[in-house]
Amino acid sequence: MASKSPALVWLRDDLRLADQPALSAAAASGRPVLCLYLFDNGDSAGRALGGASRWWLHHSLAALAGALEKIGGRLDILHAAHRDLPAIAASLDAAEVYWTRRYGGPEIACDKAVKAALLGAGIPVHSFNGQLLREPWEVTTKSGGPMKVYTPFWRAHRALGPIAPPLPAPTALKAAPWPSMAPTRCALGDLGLLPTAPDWAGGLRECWTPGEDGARARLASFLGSGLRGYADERNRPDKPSTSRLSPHLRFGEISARTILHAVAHREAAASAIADDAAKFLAEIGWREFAYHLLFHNPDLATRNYQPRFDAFPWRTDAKALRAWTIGRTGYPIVDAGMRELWRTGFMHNRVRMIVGSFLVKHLLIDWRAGEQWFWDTLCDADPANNSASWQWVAGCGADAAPYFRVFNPVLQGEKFDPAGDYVRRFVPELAHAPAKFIHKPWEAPGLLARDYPAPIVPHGDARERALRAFKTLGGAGEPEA
DNA sequence: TTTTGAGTTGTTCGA
DNA sequence: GTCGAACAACTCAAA
Repeated sequence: MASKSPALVWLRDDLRLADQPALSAAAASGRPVLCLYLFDNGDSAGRALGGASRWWLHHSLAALAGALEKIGGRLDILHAAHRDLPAIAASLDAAEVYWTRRYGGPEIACDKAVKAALLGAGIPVHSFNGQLLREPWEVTTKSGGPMKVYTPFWRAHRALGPIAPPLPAPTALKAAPWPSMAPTRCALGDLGLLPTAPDWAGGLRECWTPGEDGARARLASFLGSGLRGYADERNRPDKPSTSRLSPHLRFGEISARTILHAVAHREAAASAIADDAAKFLAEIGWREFAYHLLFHNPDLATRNYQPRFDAFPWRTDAKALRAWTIGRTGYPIVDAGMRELWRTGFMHNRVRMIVGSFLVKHLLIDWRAGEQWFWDTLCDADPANNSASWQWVAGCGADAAPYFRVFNPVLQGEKFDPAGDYVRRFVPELAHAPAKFIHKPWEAPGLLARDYPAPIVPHGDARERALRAFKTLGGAGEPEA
């Protein structure tokens, strides 16, 4: 009997084998399987991938290719537009197509069009939720509308009942041959995802192991030593107290469901960490909320969630923006965060709030400039979390910070990096500053290193200016003209 | 329909 | 040093 037509698994942001419903379903179909990644540099998402994301993607794809080979599968890569998937599927003689759903506006539109074309060509499509605990539309108010406040959202989310346990990874795949008539495949290296001149990825290589194995190792390490005490220590950038799973989640190297069940299992064995587990899972809840907001607001990355912010008097200040991006604002906690970002492709969550507040409130620079910088430099930048968090910091988002909340970078530094270890790690100019002055070196005459800048804006003046500017917006309930 | 309680992450001031 | 109040009223979500 002639060999069966293959099942095509179209991989996107779900680069894993375990708890991979699309892959598992394809494997269970009894057909030979083709695992296909189409590289379009973010075109189908309406936005080019950032540099750090490109670096991560390269290594994630390499890891996935290796993992697939171990079970008899193969990863095939094409440099092609996502909208060409129907033609590609036809050239591969695919009998069915499987994929994991995605939730950005352009992605949904793309997948809808692709699905319609495939169905039109008689090729069935099977799509799955592999990315979130629940679909963004499942959580609604009693009257059926989208939620706009985090706490009721997460309460309602949990009230929908238990989350199904994760699926095991397939143990064996039968890879279909690549037909000679199909488009020519692309070697991973030919995608040009790695930086060359210069190679700025040294810090990333030191910090991260992209791929499913790296994700599982990170989770195991967090469950072993980070989860206990998480509720208290998660705000301390000087300590290794957070999970650092976000880039792995971004590329779907591990599922939220896997994390949820692993934490619950650990909690069952040690009830003393119930508070820690709840706090940590609430962060997973924020991710769910961000995707909920994105689904209901497709232009979350570019449009103020609260329209009254459209009138906000943002400043244009290229010099200040540059000082912020390179970590030379003169505020040590801000500069340490921005340099951590540049060097490692990551920033501690507490510090993200501090640098975000600084850009938006001290410098009065549009949050979208910060969002774009994070998009380019964060390994974990995704269309939901990055946008929702920036809007939250700026005060224009859902359930946002009140306008009068202006982080004082000195107090924040002293509170959350009390010995200054975090600052010293990333700001070598201050390596020998005493703890008493590490967050305000300008107060120690003679100490201020000749190569560390004075504050680009005085905190008190900047705070007053921000309060005045934000007050011009008036109440949210201002009737429309 | 109206009412009611609640709402991630802070700072400053004055007692 | 520590504490409570003020900051500004708003919207959300459910009863």
